[in-house]
Amino acid sequence: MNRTASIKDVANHASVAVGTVSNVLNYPDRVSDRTKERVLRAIDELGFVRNDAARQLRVGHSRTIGLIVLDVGNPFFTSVVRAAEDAAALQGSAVLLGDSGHNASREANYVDLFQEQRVQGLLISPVGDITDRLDLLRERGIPTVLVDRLADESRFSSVAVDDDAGGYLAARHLLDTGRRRLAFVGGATSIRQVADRLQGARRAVKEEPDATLEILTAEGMTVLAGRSIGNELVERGPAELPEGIFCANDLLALGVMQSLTMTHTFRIPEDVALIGYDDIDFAVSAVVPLSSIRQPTELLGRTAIELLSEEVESRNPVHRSVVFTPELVVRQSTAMPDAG
Amino acid sequence: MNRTASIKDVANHASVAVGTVSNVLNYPDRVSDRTKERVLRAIDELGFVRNDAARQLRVGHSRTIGLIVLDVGNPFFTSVVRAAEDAAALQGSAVLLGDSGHNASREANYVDLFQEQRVQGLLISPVGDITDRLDLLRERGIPTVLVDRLADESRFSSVAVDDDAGGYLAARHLLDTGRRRLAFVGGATSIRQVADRLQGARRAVKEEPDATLEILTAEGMTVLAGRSIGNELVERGPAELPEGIFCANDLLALGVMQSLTMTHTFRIPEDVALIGYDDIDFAVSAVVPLSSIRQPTELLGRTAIELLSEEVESRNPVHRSVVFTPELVVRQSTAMPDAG
DNA sequence: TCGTACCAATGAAACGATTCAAAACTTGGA
DNA sequence: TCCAAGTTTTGAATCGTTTCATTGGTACGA
Repeated sequence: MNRTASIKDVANHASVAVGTVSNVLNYPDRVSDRTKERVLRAIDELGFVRNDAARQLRVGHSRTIGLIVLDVGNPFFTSVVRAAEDAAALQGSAVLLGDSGHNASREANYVDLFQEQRVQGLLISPVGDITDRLDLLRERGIPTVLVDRLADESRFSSVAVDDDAGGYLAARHLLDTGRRRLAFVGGATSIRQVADRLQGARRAVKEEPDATLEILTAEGMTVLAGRSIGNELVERGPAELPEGIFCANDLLALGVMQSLTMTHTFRIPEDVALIGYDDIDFAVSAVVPLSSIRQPTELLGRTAIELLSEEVESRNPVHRSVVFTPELVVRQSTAMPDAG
Repeated sequence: MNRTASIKDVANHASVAVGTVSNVLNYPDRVSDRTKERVLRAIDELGFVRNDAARQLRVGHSRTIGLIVLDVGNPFFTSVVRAAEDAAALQGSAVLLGDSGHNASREANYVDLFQEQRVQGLLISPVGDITDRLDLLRERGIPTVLVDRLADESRFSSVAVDDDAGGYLAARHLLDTGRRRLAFVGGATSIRQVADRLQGARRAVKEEPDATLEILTAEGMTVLAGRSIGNELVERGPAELPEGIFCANDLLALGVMQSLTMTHTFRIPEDVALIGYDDIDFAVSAVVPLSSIRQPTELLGRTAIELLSEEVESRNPVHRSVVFTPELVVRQSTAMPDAG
């Protein structure tokens, strides 16, 4: 066999018209059982596979959805991607994945590519401000939903997680378990997530008159940065040590934990409680299992697809912004110190 | 503007023939500067974006490559994917990514999808044995390259990493740094990778008459599994403790490290040397930075694309199997014990 | 026997690009 | 001025679907 079989070949082979073959594929009810069977056999014998390009050309749009994330290596996005793929599959669409790697020009390339492909819609976690570009896209019939970024509802739908609420949750938990002198460990507050989580933590601390919050700024959001903050803490006397530490992500928290446990000067959670953010896989298998704030990534991905479908289906769409509240995951690192 | 502009609209707007617009897009040299400029302006003014489905229908194949991996969450695959995307972009192709999640039916769905899309070729890390299916694909003009799996060269090209060599490298390194009583910690040997790495380690140990290799089987390949193996080791007396431990992956090694450092009975690397496999991000930031075996994932992805291109271009392709040798990454966890 | 519904099957037109033989220009030399 | 050779431009044909107005059949009641 040389060329791949077309619908016309199938029609000949089954002695029916091409329209009939198309009906078997798309509207099986319109076709009598006898001919349906014949057509299906022909399809099987010729190994026919529908040419999606031709289909798409005719119907005007594809069955794919473009998804551009900042970093596929980041477990947060990996999880969002997977949920989006599953949700899309349920409604018969496939997801084209693009990784911008925090790079605006890679991002632009993917937007171009997806536009050439005439994707049904676009899910994007934008690098910079490309909302103008996205407005243009929508005018040309490609709606967009922003992921992990709040949007002006007059322009776009979006899904995001409430980092302020997450920060509040973490600090409130430390307070609820009896800690009063708290510390926040984060990277630069120019990172929106860091600023929001800190703001939430502050809000919780303000609720307790006798509670304090010290702010420690790490160089980056890595294990190593956390470790060096941890080392600084160890060098203080026990009286100076905070009773509860909230780190802006789990990597920082794991670094702090390494310092504290390695030196064996302080015990977690008896002397210091420690809580992170993101609930990465490693949190549960840390030396002292790490309490953390879990972001509802599956929900994020699923909802993003839903919002996009709404926009695809209605032609004068109402944009919606959905904000999810993260969830507290309590583990040993913040266990209540034994009474007495 | 209602409908998205077609090449015909551009032609009208610039007062040229459709063929000329197409030439501007695909063979700019054939067009005079004056008309080229006019056409480009028209494209700009109308916001024209080429419809890839129409192009593809006409030329008969797409500019995309399908890539199906076992698990996008796994850093090994994430890295391969990224390298493949970059390599594909360089040659003007885009990668469609599918995540089979070790599930044969999801895998089959993606194969179907990619076949409908008429991808140029397929890169796949197969779940089960679908080589028969892939033979069919090739007959229909879609060549396949297997990733991370050796293939019968008479049927497919493939890229893989030599796990036996990696195991040898790890064990040899422990021997070279003076350790003699070695232990291998792995999951079930039914996992090919575990079996191969063990085999390589055995090969190295046989080279030293006075060296021994003890085999410890963990329940899974996780941090927790490693920790419980570590706890068993700690309970032994110091005389029974191996001098060097090779874990079949970094997660196991990190677990073992937790047990050993937590109890403070033994020191790494002075009392026990420890080496893992995969060189995940966490290896470098472990309490004691972990030596490991790094797999050349970027090379794997890039080469997979190259082999695929070869198959796409030549019509009676010679299949090639490329096997890469992994690389030893030495860190503190296997440092030479201070002389004396 | 005819007319009316209803259901199935037909096949030409359309989607938007690329291709390529043919037509229309240029240019330069005689 | 004309011709030849080279360069640009043209536009009809084509790719493989889906769509839909039309045709062909069948069943039933009058």
